[in-house]
Amino acid sequence: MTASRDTDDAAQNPQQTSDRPRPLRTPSNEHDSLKYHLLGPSLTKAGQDTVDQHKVSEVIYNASKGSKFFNNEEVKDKNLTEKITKILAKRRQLEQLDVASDLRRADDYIAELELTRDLSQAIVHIDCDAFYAAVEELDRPELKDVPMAVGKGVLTTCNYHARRFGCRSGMAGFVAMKLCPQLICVPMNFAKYSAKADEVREVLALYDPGFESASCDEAYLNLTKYCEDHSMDPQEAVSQLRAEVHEKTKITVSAGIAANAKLAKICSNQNKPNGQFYLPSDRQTIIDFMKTMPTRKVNGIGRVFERELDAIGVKTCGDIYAHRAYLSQLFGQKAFQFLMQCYLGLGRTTIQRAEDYERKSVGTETTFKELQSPDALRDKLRHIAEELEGDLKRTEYKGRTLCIKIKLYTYEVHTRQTTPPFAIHKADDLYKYSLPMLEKLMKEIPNMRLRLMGLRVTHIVTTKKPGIDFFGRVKISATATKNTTTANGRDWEVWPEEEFEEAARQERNDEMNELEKLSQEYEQQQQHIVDTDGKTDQETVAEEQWTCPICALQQPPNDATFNAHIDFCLSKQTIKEVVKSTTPPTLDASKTVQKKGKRGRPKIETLASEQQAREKRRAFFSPGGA
DNA sequence: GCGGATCAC
DNA sequence: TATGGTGATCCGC
Repeated sequence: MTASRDTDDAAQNPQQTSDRPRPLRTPSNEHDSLKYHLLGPSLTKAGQDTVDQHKVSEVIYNASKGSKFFNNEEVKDKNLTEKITKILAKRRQLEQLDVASDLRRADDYIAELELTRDLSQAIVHIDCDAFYAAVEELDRPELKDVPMAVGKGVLTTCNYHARRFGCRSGMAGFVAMKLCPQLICVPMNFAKYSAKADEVREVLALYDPGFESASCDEAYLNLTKYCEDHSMDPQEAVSQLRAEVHEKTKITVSAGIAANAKLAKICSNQNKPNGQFYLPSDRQTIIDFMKTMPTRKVNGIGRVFERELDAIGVKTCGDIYAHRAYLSQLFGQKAFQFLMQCYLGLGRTTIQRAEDYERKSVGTETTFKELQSPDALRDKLRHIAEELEGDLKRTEYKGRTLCIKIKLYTYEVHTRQTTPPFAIHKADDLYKYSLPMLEKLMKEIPNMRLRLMGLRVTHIVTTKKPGIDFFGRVKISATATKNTTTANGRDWEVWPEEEFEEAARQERNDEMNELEKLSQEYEQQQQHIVDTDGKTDQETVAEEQWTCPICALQQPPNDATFNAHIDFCLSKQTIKEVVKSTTPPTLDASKTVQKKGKRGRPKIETLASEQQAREKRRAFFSPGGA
């Protein structure tokens, strides 16, 4: 029972070349894994090379020991250790069985993936170096030469001087001060960073107008066209881009140039700060590059998954191959697919403009000094509801589902959700429908003491003015006239291809939007509640004949019986059926806009040839399938 | 669909 | 003394 994990073990077993998985190891030492976990989520970030991680780990451990936060981390670590024990037991069991068919499936999948490999694009990932800290240093040059961090309580980022002491983003301020007593912490000023980010983006747009903002300080570009137009090497182009960014904004950026977004992201980290790394778009070069790449360097593999993979002997992306027969069973199909793409160095080559991104939720949460009294908790909830109302107003959304999140003083997190009868956005409604959830939680958890509370709406619909509404009434808006669409004329086929997706998306949005409105009006009329917004619709209704999409009855839209008629028809047909029946027939599922997470865990991507093979694989991986 | 967990920044 | 906020995805049930 002496086996430890992480770096120690690597020294003992430096080579793992066998095609068979290495022998199982005894469960890791809890103490070590916890210490490693406490090092934080940004361990692999640049600037830590010269740091004595063991020493840093000790400082963090001792600073944290005994705190509620620490205790919770300990619990989580213990749970993970248990989970890993189960994973190892499951693999031991799988090893007793015949893995030939699993192996063949994995190899088939690899062959299939290989067909999707696209080496024709020059994808670039741009990452601003210690962005917030760099912006602060521009304002206060004296901070340039001393350890400095942005953020109070928890560091959001820190400069490279601070990193040499072991300070990192996500680290508690007081822990950072233990590591580096002379650390200067400056408060966040998001407006400032945002303005500077716009300056940077202005330059990026010169190189690829369709570039993708991955976050405030990160972007993906496709430089293929730029290089063609200017007869330039991707490396030259990126050198020039970085120089231009620095010249115009005084911000240094690092860049990765590769065949796809996943590789480019890894590459941008190679020569940080203020450097660039080019990975030639050659299959063997890519495979070799990934072979020695620690799993943790891949976007999407964090502390937990890293440890799970480590437990079965996978430290680098190259190690994945030897374990391919087990991965699906041990971690699920999605993880299997993701890992195989890591091994092969595959990733998306499509870059999506930020404007094309559709958000899926809007929420707000806040940490506070421990609260316990029901009255105080209700007050807090009310306050958060008002905050969320403001956010929803700004973003122009309403939500069909409302989620409440609480964090106990022990750092234990719970969430509850409910679906109000209509999409909501007003503080009164947000409060009204979240309060019962809070009350229920207070019942379930006696003497509930909280340190955080949050609200979030999902299944959102825009409240932006639509061009044409659900019932075909023309509304006055900028977009209504743009495409010369008539009230009942939907000439989808003749639309230019590039407008199709946007139009389809807008159409669905409009329908959902109007549906929400109708649904809400319907609910409120049922409850005899006066809706002051109700008039707006009628005021903007066009003065022309209207045809009911449900029963085809024709009548003037402003007729007094109009709303009554809608109610009547709706009462005969459920909302869902209405949506179905009014979806444009030309909407092909394969043409729908690919949705992509912006921040957050990267979605496991489905590559091109998978589209055709999807059905096949579904049977393939289904329980007892094949 | 719900709740927990993980991940990125 | 003391460990964030926003948004997304995946899994098991």
